[in-house]
Amino acid sequence: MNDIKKDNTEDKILKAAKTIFIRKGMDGARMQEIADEAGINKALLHYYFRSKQKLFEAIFSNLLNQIFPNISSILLSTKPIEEKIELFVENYIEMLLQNPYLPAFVLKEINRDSDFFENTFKSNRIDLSQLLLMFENEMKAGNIRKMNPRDLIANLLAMCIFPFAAKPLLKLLLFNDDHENYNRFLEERKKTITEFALNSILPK
Amino acid sequence: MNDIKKDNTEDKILKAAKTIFIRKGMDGARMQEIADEAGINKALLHYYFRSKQKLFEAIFSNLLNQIFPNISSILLSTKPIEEKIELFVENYIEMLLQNPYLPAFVLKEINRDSDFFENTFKSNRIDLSQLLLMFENEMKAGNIRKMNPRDLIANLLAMCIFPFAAKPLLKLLLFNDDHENYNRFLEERKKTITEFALNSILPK
DNA sequence: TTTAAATTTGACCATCTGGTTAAACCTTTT
DNA sequence: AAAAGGTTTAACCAGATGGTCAAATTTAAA
Repeated sequence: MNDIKKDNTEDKILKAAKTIFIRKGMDGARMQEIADEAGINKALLHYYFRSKQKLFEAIFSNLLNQIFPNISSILLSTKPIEEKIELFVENYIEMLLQNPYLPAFVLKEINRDSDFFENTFKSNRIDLSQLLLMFENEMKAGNIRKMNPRDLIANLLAMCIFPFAAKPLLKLLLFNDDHENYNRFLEERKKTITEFALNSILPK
Repeated sequence: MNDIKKDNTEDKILKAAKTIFIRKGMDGARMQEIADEAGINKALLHYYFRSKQKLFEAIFSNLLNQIFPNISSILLSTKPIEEKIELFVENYIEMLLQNPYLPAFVLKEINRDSDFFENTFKSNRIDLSQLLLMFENEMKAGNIRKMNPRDLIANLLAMCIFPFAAKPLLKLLLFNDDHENYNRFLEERKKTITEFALNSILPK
């Protein structure tokens, strides 16, 4: 009975702030713009959240917590490695298709204020050591060729995320600015990234 | 005798602006900061370049022109495909090691004002069609397996650029924030990216 | 040397923006 | 119904910032 009060101003603010912050970033977003998006007075933002910084922290921290756990769970399942990677890539690309602004936003913000990012990140206790271990075990078992597992993680993330973060550039370079074509390309990458990676890491 | 006049204020401004813009981005950079970096009065910036926008355009346009041509030239040489890819990756990573702020800066700016980016980009006439053709020919000749050459280009760029653009994140995730270790990782990727890609695309 | 033109500067302006405050309004309690 | 507490608003403020301008200074031309 606390969730569905009436219009719940706080939630309206959070939703509006998320929209605006992701689209414009911390620097580019205006408090007035967020207020307009939420359909409220600007002073109300400061009533519920003390400052722009605090409001941003709420959004950003929540976002980090939301993204990472879902991802590693797939890779830590007991399925065969081919399937784990296939499912991971499919899920990740699908999530990015639903949140196309996310990559550029996150990259922008982690580079803007590294200290702030490190703090919010560390306090959210995200940990990839299990993931590294899993890949090492797959290598020992001879299921995939030996390599630095960090390279494998970096490559998978890179191939998934980069085409979204660099969309304006790649769309122009590879598809002459054809929006439809580029989105189809992104959709197809669920398959092509998996192929590319498995071709590289599966023993011959 | 036009290049080495005296201190050449215009060059000092361009150099300072490049430094500040790449580090802070268009939004984050202050004209005063650029003036300080150049060791001149703020009004002089407006004397040489009419506005912040114009100054930024000069920097950004020049940067785009500088980056792309060097890159495709290697891939368009007549060397065998393994060597072309190896040299490309080595050169690209080396360039990024020399300009570590570049990836985050470019990604930020192409997503900030897409229209402006498209215009400056189109007027610089950068064209990848030869590159696509080259890869298609290598496939037809059976030197590499058949795939969409756009995926190959996207994957190569992604694997090279992403670890620089996402440095604060990956450094924390993969190396517990150890700067030295992460830089070694980046350096080693000259080899590991090449391996990863060739393993995937060379016929078995 | 004098004059004209180009360059450089300090002071200033208009605007934008995050944030504050006192008053108005609504909801709940007594 | 009246008091109290929580919510919302309009008006306002201080600082930052891109940009302008007239005057001063330096350089080049006559």
